[in-house]
This record gives sequence, C-alpha cells and structure tokens, in this order.
Amino acid sequence: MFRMTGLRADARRNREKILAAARELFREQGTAVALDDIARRAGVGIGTLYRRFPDRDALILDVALEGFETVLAVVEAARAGGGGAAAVLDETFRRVVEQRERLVMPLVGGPVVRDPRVRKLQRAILGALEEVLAEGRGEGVLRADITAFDLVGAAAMACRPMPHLPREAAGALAARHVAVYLHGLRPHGAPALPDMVDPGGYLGLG
Amino acid sequence: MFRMTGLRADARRNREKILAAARELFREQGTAVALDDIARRAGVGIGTLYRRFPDRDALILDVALEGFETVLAVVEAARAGGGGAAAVLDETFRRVVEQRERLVMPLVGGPVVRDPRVRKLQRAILGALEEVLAEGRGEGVLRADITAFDLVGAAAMACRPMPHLPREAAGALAARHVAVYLHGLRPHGAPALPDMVDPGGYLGLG
DNA sequence: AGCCAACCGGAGCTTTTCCTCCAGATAGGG
DNA sequence: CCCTATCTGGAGGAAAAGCTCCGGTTGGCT
Repeated sequence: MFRMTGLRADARRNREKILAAARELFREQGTAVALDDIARRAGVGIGTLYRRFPDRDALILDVALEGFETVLAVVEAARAGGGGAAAVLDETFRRVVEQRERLVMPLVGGPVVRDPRVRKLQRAILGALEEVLAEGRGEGVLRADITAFDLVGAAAMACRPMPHLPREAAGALAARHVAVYLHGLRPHGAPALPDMVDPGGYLGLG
Repeated sequence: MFRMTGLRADARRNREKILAAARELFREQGTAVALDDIARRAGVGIGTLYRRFPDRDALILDVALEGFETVLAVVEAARAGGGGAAAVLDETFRRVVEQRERLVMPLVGGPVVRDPRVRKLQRAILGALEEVLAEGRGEGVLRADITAFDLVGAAAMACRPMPHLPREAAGALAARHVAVYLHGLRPHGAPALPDMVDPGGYLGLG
C-alpha cells in the first residue's frame, strides 16, 4: 500500500487534527497560546501532541511549512493555468484568499526564519512570482516597480487573521481588497511608489 | 496644575509603558502572551500591571481603545487638512501606516467587541469615512462600490504585524501596499468587486 | 485471524504564570 | 520642606501550563 509518510494512518490523522487546531488558535490568539488548548481543540491527548511535535517551535515550524507549501502550490497551479501575467496574478490571489485560513505562517522571528526548508520554499515562491512579473511587464499590464516581495506582502496582508469577524465577512473583505489591489497594479496613471527596503530574509503570511 | 487624568505622574508614566509593551507583545506573540512578560518588558513590577489593569481583558480593551482613538484622530486630521477626497484618503492611509505599530486592536472576539466605547469609536470612524467616500464619488475620483468597511479593512491589513521583518522593511512594504491600493480605488477601468458580506459588528486593526 | 510494532491518552510531576497583598518609596500640595 | 494620599515592586500561595511516562489500544502485515 502507498504510504503518504512513514506514519500510521491514525497517527497521520491526528497530526492533521493538531495542525488544524494550531492554525486556528495561532490565528485567534497568537503563537503564545497554550499547547493544552491546541490538544483539546484537536480532540487528542496532550501526549499525542508532544510525541509529534517535541516543542512549541516544532509545531510553529510545521504550520509555517505547510503554509509555504500551499502558497507555492497555488502560484504554480495559477501559472500552469496559463493566460497572461495579469490572469495568473488574478488566479493566484483568488486562491490565496480562498485558502487564507490554511496560510498561517506565524511570523515569529525565531527558528522558523532560519529553517532551510522554509528558506527554500520562500526562494521558490519569490522566483516564480518574479517570472510572472517579468512577463507582465513585457505585456505592459503591470507597473514596472512592483517586486515579488510586494506581492508576497500583499498576500500576507490579505490573509490577516480577523477572528472577530464572521468568517464570510472576513473572506469577502479579503477578496474585495485583493480585487482593488490587483487593479492598482496596472501601470496606467500610477504614481511612484515609496522606496523598497530590503527585507533581509524571511517572508511570512497570515 | 493641569491633570491629564486622575493618575499621579509616575502612575501615568507606568501606564503608558505597560500599554506600549503590551502593544509590542500582542503584535509579536498574540494576546495570549504572559502578563509577566509584559510587565518585564515595560520595566515595572507585576503588581503595577495588575493594579492598573485588573485582568487580561481590561488590558486588551485599553490597547484597543487607544488604537481606535488614534485611527479616529488620523481620519479627522486628514479631513481637516482639506483637499479632495483622494487627498484625504492619501493622507489618512499615510498616517495609518506611519502609526501602524500603535494601531493594535487585538481582534479578539471577546469583551472588546461589546464595549460601548469601542462601538462608538467604530461608528465615528465609519461615519467619517463614509462622508469622505460620498465626496469622492461626487468628484468622480473613487469607484462607487467601495464601502467604509472596505477602507477600515484595508487599514487593518496594511497594519498587519510582521515581527519577522526589520521594522523599516515592514514599514516600506505597508507604505507601498497602500499606494497600490489607493491607486486601485480609482474608477477608471475597474472590474466589479465581489459582494460585500455584513460584518455584523466589530472592526479591528493590527 | 493473529500478532506486534506503533500509537494513544491522560495521570502526575515540574515549571511557569496568575494574582493578591503590604512594607516601603514618591509625587506634589500647602 | 514636610506630610500624606497615592503609588511601587516583588514575595508568595494558588492555579495553570509544560512535559514525561507507561498501561492499554489499534492499524496493518502475514
């Protein structure tokens, strides 16, 4: 039989439940949330959580990794879908908003920032977006001074947790925001942007 | 002598230090952060924190209140500055980004949402923005389907904490994002927006 | 079906956080 | 400068969270 990972089926299921609960609670209360609460919301024992994630940072890291993987998959799927650069960006942001509750990249200035797998995913995401931008500039549908970093930042902002709002309202807000932002990316009559500052490394989302 | 509040000078100073530390830590780690940590970062004893803020919710509420007050002041100052609606929005968002580290409205679906002072400030902010929008539509410089709620949401997104980035990089990112967003608010060639969903109450930022 | 390596849950010990209380310090009016 | 109402910091008991360990359960191979 095909094994997705080296884990047994029940273990894999529980791992997913824990990650889902962690995503929710990180978004609602931040990464300082009690691990007991995460286990409780996941419906597993605390021992199960600690077996799979030796400490808080390991859990944060895995949540972040899945988030970055999802983003990369979204960008690649949008590119594979074809169309011009504008269409690719539309599709990318549409899917980012759709999956924003999964895109929890806890934004912690800790071990996550230094993890090589995270950095590799970041490079892949930025690289793919840069290619899209290059195309778009060639087609004249995108202003020239936008960087891939701007786009990742925009995605991060649109994915901002808003746990005080009903889910659909938060989703609608994000979708509308992104629509305006994308429209603002067009070169026609665009005023100059403030200077970029080197981010020096890690990019994080919601 | 003029008393800003009923507090003694040292008490007022410490209150500010505690709020500043709380803002930082809420942004970095979320509202579940240990209150001891907040007192330590503020450089005051834990007793001082508890005397001023009887529990976590009181602290969260006061941080939120100051944030909403700041936003309202920003909007009103921008309107007082004059110019057309577009200029008012430019100025509003410029200052929001400038003060984004102070605009911590913890986004917790708890007591904050129900506090009457918070709701009053929200109404004032939304009301002021609606007037600006009405002007802007009259002048033809703003697309007609944008709501005040969209604008508050945009501000919240731009204020998103990004503690993993150097401060200047995060600021530049926010400023550039807002510039693109504002450009996207112009009606020329704008595609239709997704439908709005009623937020049902509380609005929160950063 | 039968077996066993892998996994589960939570009791329970340790560490941290919560919160109260009060002896000593200080602002600021007279 | 002195007095006192107000404020401070941190010790310390209670409560919660962090973390480990092991008896019992279960998936999945044969």
